[in-house]
Formats: sequence, structure tokens, C-alpha cells
Amino acid sequence: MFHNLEKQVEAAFRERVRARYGIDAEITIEQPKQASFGEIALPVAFQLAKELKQAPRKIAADLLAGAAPIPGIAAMEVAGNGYINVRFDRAAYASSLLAGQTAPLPKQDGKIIVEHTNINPNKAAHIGHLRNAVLGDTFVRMLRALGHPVEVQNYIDNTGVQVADVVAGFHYLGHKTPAEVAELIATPAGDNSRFDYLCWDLYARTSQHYKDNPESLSWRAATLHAIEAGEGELAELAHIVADAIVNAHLATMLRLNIQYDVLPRESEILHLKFWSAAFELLKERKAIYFETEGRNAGCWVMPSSAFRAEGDENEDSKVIVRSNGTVTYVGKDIAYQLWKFGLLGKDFFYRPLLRYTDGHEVWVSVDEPQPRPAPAFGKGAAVYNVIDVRQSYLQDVVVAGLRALGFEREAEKSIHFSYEMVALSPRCCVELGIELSEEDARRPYVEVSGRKGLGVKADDLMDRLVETALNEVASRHPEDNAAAQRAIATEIAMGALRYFLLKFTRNTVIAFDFQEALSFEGETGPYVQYAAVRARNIFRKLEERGESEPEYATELTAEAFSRQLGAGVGHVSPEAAGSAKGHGDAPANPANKDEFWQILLAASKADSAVERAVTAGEPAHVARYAFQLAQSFNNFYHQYPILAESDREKKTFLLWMTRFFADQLERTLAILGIAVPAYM
RNA sequence: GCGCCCGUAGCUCAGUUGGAUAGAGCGUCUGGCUACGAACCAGAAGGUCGGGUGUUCGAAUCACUCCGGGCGCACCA
Repeated sequence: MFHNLEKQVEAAFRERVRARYGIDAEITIEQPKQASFGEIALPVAFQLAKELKQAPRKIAADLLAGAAPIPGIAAMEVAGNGYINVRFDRAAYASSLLAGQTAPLPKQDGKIIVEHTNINPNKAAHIGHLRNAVLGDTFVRMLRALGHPVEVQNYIDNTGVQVADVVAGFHYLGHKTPAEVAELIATPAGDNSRFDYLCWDLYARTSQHYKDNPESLSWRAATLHAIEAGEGELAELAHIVADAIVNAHLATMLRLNIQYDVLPRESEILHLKFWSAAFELLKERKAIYFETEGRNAGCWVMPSSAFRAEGDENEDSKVIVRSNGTVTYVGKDIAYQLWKFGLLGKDFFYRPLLRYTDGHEVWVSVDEPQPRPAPAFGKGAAVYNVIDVRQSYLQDVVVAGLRALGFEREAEKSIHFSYEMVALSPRCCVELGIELSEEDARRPYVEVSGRKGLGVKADDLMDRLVETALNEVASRHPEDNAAAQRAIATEIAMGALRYFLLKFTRNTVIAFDFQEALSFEGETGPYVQYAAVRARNIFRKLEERGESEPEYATELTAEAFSRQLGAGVGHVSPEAAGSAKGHGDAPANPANKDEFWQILLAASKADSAVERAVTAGEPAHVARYAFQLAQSFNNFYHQYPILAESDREKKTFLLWMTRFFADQLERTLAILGIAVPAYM
């Protein structure tokens, strides 16, 4: 709604500037610094000042003089040195909100592929992985809210070094047969022997063993070889381990309400010869060449000119195919990226992996035809790869690959949705009993390392959050049964976690700290949830009193809105107040009308907030908006008793405000993937 | 060495792409539960936006430079 008016104002001024000055200017729209300045501010006069060689104030005045009225706009005035401030017709605005006149979402076409999570299936997920998944999932929800068809992919590197290391650990260090490992998965030995946790420790142990006994690195080579050949006990182990860990990851992420559409696996990239297809293409179009000299002799490489910025003096080219003929990770990634755009001329086969309780199915790639037809995966119009910023260099190489193949448009639509890492704060390390080297102790934070087993496991953190929330719930609602309390506590805990991971902008390093993450007060998920719960409570109480929600549409006429919100004109501008104090014949609206208006206005901006956040690629903007909205509501809630209001019209109005607020807040929370608990 | 990111209140962070008097949360201090339950609200203190130079009507935001911190730059993924 807000957005509609914004666009109308923009169009009107663009036309006005063209008519008046013959200039086709970009009209920028701002939110005024102060609410009393109106709803929209236009600095257009400043932009034109130089070109026209006139004072901004004069230009602004000229633009307003004799301008046609804009529907929905009550007043426009020149302010400051040349700002044009625009005030909405409040009653008209509220009426259209009531009528639900949100712009029908233009059907967006072109499927957007978002790839996120991508955890190596060799150990339990940690907080760094959570940031990836929550960021990715929230971005998906944002895109879907704007009407985009989205496909969520979670790439599984089930044939890589990390899986091999755990397999080697089981085989060589633990002397376990595939049957024994399968048994471990099926029937864990005790409380602390979840398979993914067990692998977490084994991975760290194996890595340490390699470090202490470099000669045993031959285990890794042997395992990788076996996996690639797809034969023998080691290969079997790899499948068992990776499949079990993938299931564990899916379960972990489901706790946060994160789902996927398809899991493309590296094993199928290999078996279905995706790479050979890409290799032929790369050779044919001369995107890579065979190096005959230097240290990369015998390799197929991509020249540095393809992916380095101009002026970058680092001229190392990137190896795509090793001298022993095997393909590097980047090579496989280029093939995968080509497939995502439907440019490879090949596709996976798929089988359903699991069905979520809501009926949605996740599919996984397989290497042979299947009886059940699968949805059409891949062939995206745009691709977002949610990967941390440390992989920027490799992502650049992948995009350069597309470009070198002549897929300019697809290269343009390949977006590295990067984010900074989650590290551990010094205090967090102390709490975890991690001994830091002197060097690390001086750092502002310590990097998480799966190889060292250094990190906070995702499920441990979630468990702790649930327990903390449960304490609160149990003390506030001792009357409810334990199971219900836990269900509520879980929703609160997950809301807290998602919000915590989302409130930082993408390129901020999160120095993880338990105290901050476990907080339920202030700028947190539970704060926002609480506002939504309070709004719902009002309607519950209303019902308990035997009253029903009014017929807003019939009771709240434009005149009623006008009485409750004020007109939107008649503000005393700061300078008018200064120069003509006491002479103003149009008194300002009473404070509470302005306040209602500000709250309503803020609540109506949910769509704009999401749109802005998508454009900026910044889910944190939506999180922040939700928090601000909750803040306004809490303030409103505290200041104006609603059910006790004696004036009929005002009560109806306040109830409608609450309803509108609740709807907008809940919609925004849904986009953040945060539930609204039944009580708090 | 080269490239990218960061430096804003005691702490953790925003700052709508160059706009009006720089904003939140936490922490500290003060006040508010017999209202729709205080996981809340109101108020106060707290800033040379790392330093400098420049660009222009206008800079936390852009350019250059210096200082401090982080991350990349594998025939690992």
C-alpha cells in the first residue's frame, strides 16, 4: 500500500519535472527524518539545482505551483532548503488498508534457485552452518513472499575428502565393518552417542592422527580412490556414513523449520559424467587450456585474466583438471552451475528421500531412472549460492567459467550470496573449556574448525535454548502440562535462534556468545513473538468477555478514520511554528492522533520492507523491521487500553489497529521463519 | 606482496545506497505491575562516526592516503 503511493508520487513528479524543465530525472524518494515532516520527502530540487542553476527552494516551489493533485495525497509543501514533503490523506490511506487494497502481486516468472546449507556429510552441523541455512531459508521466504517461484537446493558433497577422513577413521582407526557402523546408526549406544556427534569426534581424531602420522595420509588416498571407483568396503562405508549424516542434518534443520526441495549429490555428478560434458564444453570454447610449462605443467587451467580483476597483480591461473587427470572442486562446481541453468544438456535422476509432515517432499539425485516421475529441477533463471565469504575467490572462478563459455546472461544471474563467518568469542571458548594458544587468546574471536572439533554443535545450542526457554515458560505458566510447555519453549527457542542469526547484516562477523544468543529480552526473537502474542491475547480476552470482533468495514468509515487519525494536513511546520507562533489557523493534530497514524503507517510498510530487503539482499532488514514493528506495538499496547475503551468508535478503531498490526507482524514473522506461540 | 571486508556510545550492532538534529539493544541510573500478564513500558547519562586530505549545496556513506583488525590468494573442499 505504502509502496503504491510512493510509486504514484514518483511518477507524478517525474512527469512534472519533464513538463516544467524538460528533464528526465530519476526521482528519489526518502523517508523524512522526522515524522512531523510527513510521509515522503523528495530531494529532487537539490538534484536539479546544479543543472538549472537555481536555488533548490525556488525549484521546489515551482514544482509545486500549479501541480495537479495526486490521489491519496493530502498536502505537499516546501521545507528546509528545498525538500518537498508529502503528506498522505490519512483517512483514505486507512480505508484502503481496511479494504485490503494491497497491490496484487505481479506474477513473477523465472524460477530462482537458492542453494544453501551444503554441509559436508561427515559430522554434526555447527553454528556456522546454521547461519548459512537460516540466511538461505529466510531469503527463500522473502522471495516467495514477493511471488517468485523458488527451488531450494542443498548440495551434498558425499565423495569428498571430509567424508573420506571419517570413513578412514572408522575403518583404519576404529576397525569397524560397514555392518557395525550401520548398527551404530540404528541403535546408538547411549545418551551421548548420536551418530553425527560420534563422527564429529572421530573426524577431529582422524585429523589429529594425520597430523601426528603423516604417512597415514595414504588412508585418505585409498579411501578417496575406493569412493570414486564405487567398490569395496570403504565405498560402502562412505555411503552409509554420508546418508546417515545427511538425515541428521535434515532433522537438525527441520527443528528450525528449514526444508529443501532437492539434494543434488556429488556422487551423481561423477557417475552421470556431468564433468565430462562440462569439460568438453570448456575445451571446445577455449575457456581452459592445457598447461605445458611451469608448476602447473600437465594440468588444464583457467587463465587468471578470466577471473582476476584488472590491476590484480596475482597472475596465478586456476587448475581445473589436475595433472593426474582428476577434476578439482571448482571444475565440478562449474558443471553443477551449468546444470542449474539447464546449460549442461544432462540431468540427474531423482527419488523422493523423505516427506515432511506438511506433505512436502525432498528429492535426492540418483544415477538410474526411477519409477516415480520427479518434479522438474534445475533450469533456473537466476541462481543464488549461499556460501560464506571465504569462498569468494572460487565463486568468482565459477562465474568466470560461465562467462568464458559465452553464457554472459547466466554469469550475470549467478549470485554469490556471501556472508561472514560465525566465530567464537573468547568468553565462549572459556565456557566450552577450549584451551587457546597465546596467539589465539589475543584475537577478537576464534574461527570454528570442524577439523579440530572446535565449535558449538547446532543441536547442543538448540537444546540449551529450549531448556532456557522452558524454565521461563514453566515459571510463567505452571498450570500447563509439561509437553505443551516444551512445545511452546521450542517455538520460543527457535525464534530466538533464527532472530539472533538474522539480526546481523551479512558481512558482519558474528563472534558467538552464549549470553547474547540465549537472551530473550531486548532486540530478540522472543520480544517480537511476545508482541504478536499480546495482540492475540486481546482478541482472546474480547471473546472471553462474550464480545465479538466488530464489523470494521461497516463501522470504520472514512469519516471515522478521519476523526481517529486526524487529517494529515494542518501540521505546523517547524519554520512556520518559529515565524508565526500563535498565528497558525490550522492547529496540529492532537498528539495521540499523530501517534496512531505513525503506528499504522509503520505497520503498512511490511511489503516495502521485504522488497527493500530483497533488493539489498539483506534479510537483516526484515528482522529489524519486525523488531521495530513489535516495539511500536508494545508502546501502543501499553499506552492505550483497548478493551476498556468506552467510546464505541474509538474502541472499534483500536481493535482494528490491533488486528492490522497483528496481521502484519505475523506475516513478517512467517517470512523470518519464526512461529507465534499460543502463549508466552 | 596482491585482492576483498571491517573500524560508529562502555559492550554488541543498525544506519533505506550522498540528505534535515547520527539510531537501537545490552549494561548503568531513575520511575512504572489491582489495565489486554513486566519476556514489557517511560525517562536519563553516554558520540571528534579510527586519523588526515579531497569531491559538493550537503559526507558515517564517495575518492585518495595513513593507522588498526579480519579473511582470501592450493594439483583441499
